[in-house]
Amino acid sequence: MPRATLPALHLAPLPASGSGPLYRQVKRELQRLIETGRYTPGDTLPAEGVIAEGLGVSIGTLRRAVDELVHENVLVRRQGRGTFVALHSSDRFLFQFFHVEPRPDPAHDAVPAERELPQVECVGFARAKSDETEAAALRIRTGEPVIRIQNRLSLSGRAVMHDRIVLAAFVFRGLTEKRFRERPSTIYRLYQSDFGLSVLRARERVRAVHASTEVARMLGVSAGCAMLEVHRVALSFGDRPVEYRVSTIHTAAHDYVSTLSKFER
Amino acid sequence: MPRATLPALHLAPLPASGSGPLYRQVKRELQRLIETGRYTPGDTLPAEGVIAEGLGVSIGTLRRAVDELVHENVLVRRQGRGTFVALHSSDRFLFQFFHVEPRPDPAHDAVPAERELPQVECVGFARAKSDETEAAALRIRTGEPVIRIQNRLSLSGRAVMHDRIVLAAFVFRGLTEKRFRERPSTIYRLYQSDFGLSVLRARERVRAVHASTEVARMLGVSAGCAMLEVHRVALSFGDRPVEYRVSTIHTAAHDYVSTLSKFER
DNA sequence: CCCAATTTGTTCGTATGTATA
DNA sequence: TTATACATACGAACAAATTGG
Repeated sequence: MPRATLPALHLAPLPASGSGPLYRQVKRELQRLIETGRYTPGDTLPAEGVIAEGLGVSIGTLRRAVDELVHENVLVRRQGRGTFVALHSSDRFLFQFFHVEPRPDPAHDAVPAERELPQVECVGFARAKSDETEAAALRIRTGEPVIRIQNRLSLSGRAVMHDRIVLAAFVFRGLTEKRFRERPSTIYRLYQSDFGLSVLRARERVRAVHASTEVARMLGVSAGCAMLEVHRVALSFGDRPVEYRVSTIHTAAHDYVSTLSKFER
Repeated sequence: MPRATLPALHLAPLPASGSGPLYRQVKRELQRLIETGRYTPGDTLPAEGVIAEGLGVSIGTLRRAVDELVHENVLVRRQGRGTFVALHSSDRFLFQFFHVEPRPDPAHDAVPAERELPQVECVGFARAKSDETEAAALRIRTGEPVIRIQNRLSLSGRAVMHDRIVLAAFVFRGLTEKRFRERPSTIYRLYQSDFGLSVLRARERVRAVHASTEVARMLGVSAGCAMLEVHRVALSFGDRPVEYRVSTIHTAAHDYVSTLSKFER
């Protein structure tokens, strides 16, 4: 049976605007096709040979462009199946953005330790006008409507973290507290499935603060306790901001683990 | 003139132990040659064609192996010159491990902001026996001799950070306070030039603490102030631990900036 | 269960471009 | 200028995974 794939080509022989190495031009062209919605998350791309021919480049050149997009989590390749626009629903991706884990016993350094998924409990859902900080993060105008969500996260049954999520209301039109609470999977999966927004990467800034009375009460810590505060802007294709999130973390028995200096092993 | 390159080959046609794709075997072989000191930081590798022939693989296969090592900061390629074992002395690398920057004004989000180099002042240098945590981090036995160094770091003339560096004494044999203070360049550059140790990457764990009276006094903040504490193990080739460092950061006007979710733009 | 078609993964070789000394 | 090195591009052949018949 022929593949269930979109009619494949508006693949002009490549925009004349091209500059730099050919494989970069191809990469930009693929990015453009994704960012403009020509291919959306979950879609199967045409086979390599087809794309290469459609763009008028060799298969090796196309593969190099795809290599880079795979490395940036934009595309996913599966041998024997095809190349897909990334969905980010796998377990691997749950930890792409969840950086908190129990503090290991200093004695056994080598132990990698099984990472645990947090239990999320929604403790607030409200609509409001954005303040200046939120607006700057989401690149909207100050005062534009936003949705503010508060969650309490637990690991091994102990509350360790409070999240305050801010979303542009016009982007998440139709999102209700009920829909949010009853999502079948993760929050970023909800963005994906219900609003077509893929979170590809995030910018995070970390600082230390004293627990507010409100957060202290919610997490069961004493007011004024030293807490970690993580400010995250989640980005989609073309670096479009999707979510602004402020996480407050109780680091008595847990750490924020920085990514391993750019690459993994 | 012929290249100033080491006699080039003990490059057996590849260890029979090989498994997996050929380019991975080549990569492991190159890693082995570096980790065993066959090639040391700053060395020029033989030309691609020479290595490829020596290992009995095509030049494309060799390039793929080198590609990955370049991506992991182990090798550096320069068109027209050659491929080198990484030295990490360039300005770019100063920020590979320095994650603190001024908190931006929320108003201008877009501004990238020039990153500033910290001014480092040594405020302590002592020899001691390692405690359990230090020993685990450096993978030595508890009680083995270590060197403990304390630095105060300033940005724009304001003290914002305190570092406590722990080094295995037998690795840094001959390191004196004078030599440390009078190093011509950065600390990691000193490890490199005087002890042959390249810091390639680091593991970091971040938590919030209250300022100790000692650190509070040194940074001019009130005792009990919420501070960021970063525990870093710096790693060299083969994931060998080189340094254990605990940084205490005053985040009133600065942030710890996490790497951009694995890759850059 | 196996076979055939499809698709990505790996390896090879060659030719040409560009930067450097 | 010339020689050398890495960078880019192309194409071919085969391996490995997947799917459907």
